[in-house]
Formats: sequence, structure tokens, C-alpha cells
Amino acid sequence: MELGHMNVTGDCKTVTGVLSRIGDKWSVQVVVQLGQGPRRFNELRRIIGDISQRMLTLTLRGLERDGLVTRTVYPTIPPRVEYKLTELGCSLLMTVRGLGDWARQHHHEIAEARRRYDQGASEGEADAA
Amino acid sequence: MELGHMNVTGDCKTVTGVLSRIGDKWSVQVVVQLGQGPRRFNELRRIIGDISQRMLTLTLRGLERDGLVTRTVYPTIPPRVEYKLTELGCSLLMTVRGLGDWARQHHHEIAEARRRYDQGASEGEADAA
DNA sequence: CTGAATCCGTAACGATACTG
DNA sequence: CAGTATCGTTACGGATTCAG
Repeated sequence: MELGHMNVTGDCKTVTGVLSRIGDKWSVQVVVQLGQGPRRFNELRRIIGDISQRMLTLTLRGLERDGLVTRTVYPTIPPRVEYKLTELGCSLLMTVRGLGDWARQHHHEIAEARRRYDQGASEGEADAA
Repeated sequence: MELGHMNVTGDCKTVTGVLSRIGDKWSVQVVVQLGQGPRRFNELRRIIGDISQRMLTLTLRGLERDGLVTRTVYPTIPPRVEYKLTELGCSLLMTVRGLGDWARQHHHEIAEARRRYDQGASEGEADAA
């Protein structure tokens, strides 16, 4: 089964770059939540739950920097800041959903493979086929 | 454009888990290269180029643990070890290619957005216009 | 050739305190 | 409410060395 339909070397580096960007601990969660509609800072914080304010700030900034999210400040008192997915962010969301589909379809297989691997490792190699 | 066709909260955590797995610095590159066909250890090392021996080992182990790659040892002298994508690994490769498509289509936009963002930030303190 | 083990620097992350 | 600053801990990754 060969799939050499394009430049693999150049391809993988681009993909790696994207994954370096969204492969961190929080970016995807933020993007997915923002896919539900615009959200405020503490609203996101509450929904995601585990994230620290620092990481939410950093994540949002990174997303904003890459043009995936817009940040709108309403100069009211108290201040109100709304984050929203851009067109680019929406298109990423689509792709991420594809990955989500794969994850949901196969995470059991992964879990099982992992369990078997760990089990075999702890048993040593006394066992043969 | 709303896309609330599924449980978003549960979804994003699963995706995050997968991204935590393949979102590291090397896994995708290895998977993509293995998509070209089975490869030996130092063969991968040479093709990828930048990767250290340690990281290649760790990456391969992780991939093997998750059932994405098989490791076959030929007890010859010198020893020969071949790595190969499993069915699961192949299916992941497909999904990753989707991400690669997105990356190739939009990495210019990202780069530009990033440049604009950084430029605007540096102009903040000093008035340029 | 393949890979494990060790040491070390850096970057990522989290908790807390403070500002506008 | 939204965000910054600082600090400490941990995880990641690279170079080197040793072993089968």
C-alpha cells in the first residue's frame, strides 16, 4: 500500500509545524470550545476547568497571533473581552474534527495496544508464541 | 455557521489526548516516513536527519506501544530491526494527511498573521507613523 | 547496527500574588 | 473581569557513553 502522491519530506515538516502549534496542551480545547460560538475569558476558563489563567492567556495569545482567533475588547466597566474563531480558525476546526473522528474510532484500540504492551514488558520475555 | 453535531466537551478531550500522543516533535515525521514503506532504525535516522538517536528510540517505542508501529527483529549479525506501520498506523496517516493538506493550504496565512501580529506589538511602545 | 543509560540545559506548565 | 509577573517544578530533548 504505497501512498507516495506527494513530496513526503516537505509535507511532514509542514505538518509538524502545525502540530507544534496546536499540539500543545490547550489550543485544541480552546478552538473546539470557541467553535460553539464566541466566549469570554473566564467563560472559557470555567468551561475547560483544568486550565490555569496563565495558560489560557498564553494559549489565546498564540491563537490570536496565528490569526486563528480574534480578540475584541469592550471598554466597559468591568472590562469585557470576547474571543471568536476567525475563518481560518473555523477551517482548522473542521480538520481537527477529522482527527477527533479518528480518535473516537480508535482510542479503544490504542488503549488496548498500550495495555498489552505494558503487560508484556512487565512479564519479561519468558513467553513465546 | 454552527457545528454542534456532537458532544463537544468529550470530543475535545479525546482529541487532546491523541494530539498529546502525536503532537510531539517527531512522531508525525516518523509515521509519515514509515508511510513510504518499512524502514530500519538508522535508515529513519538518516532520512529525518535532525533527530537524535535517543529521540528516535523513544518515538518508536511510543508508537509501538500504541499499536501504531510494529517492530521486527531479525536475529542476524549485525542485528537488523525493521519498523512498519500497522493498519492503525496507516489509518492515522490518512488523517494526518488531512491535517497536512490544511497546513499546506493555510501556512502562508498563518505566517502573515503572525508577522502582522509581531509587527503591531513592536510598534506599540513607540509611535512609528 | 541497535539501543539502553546518564547527564544536563531549556522550555512548558502550574500556583500564587498583584495590577488596571 | 481580564491580564501580567514571578517563581518553582516537571517534562522534553540533545549529547555522550556504554552494551548486546
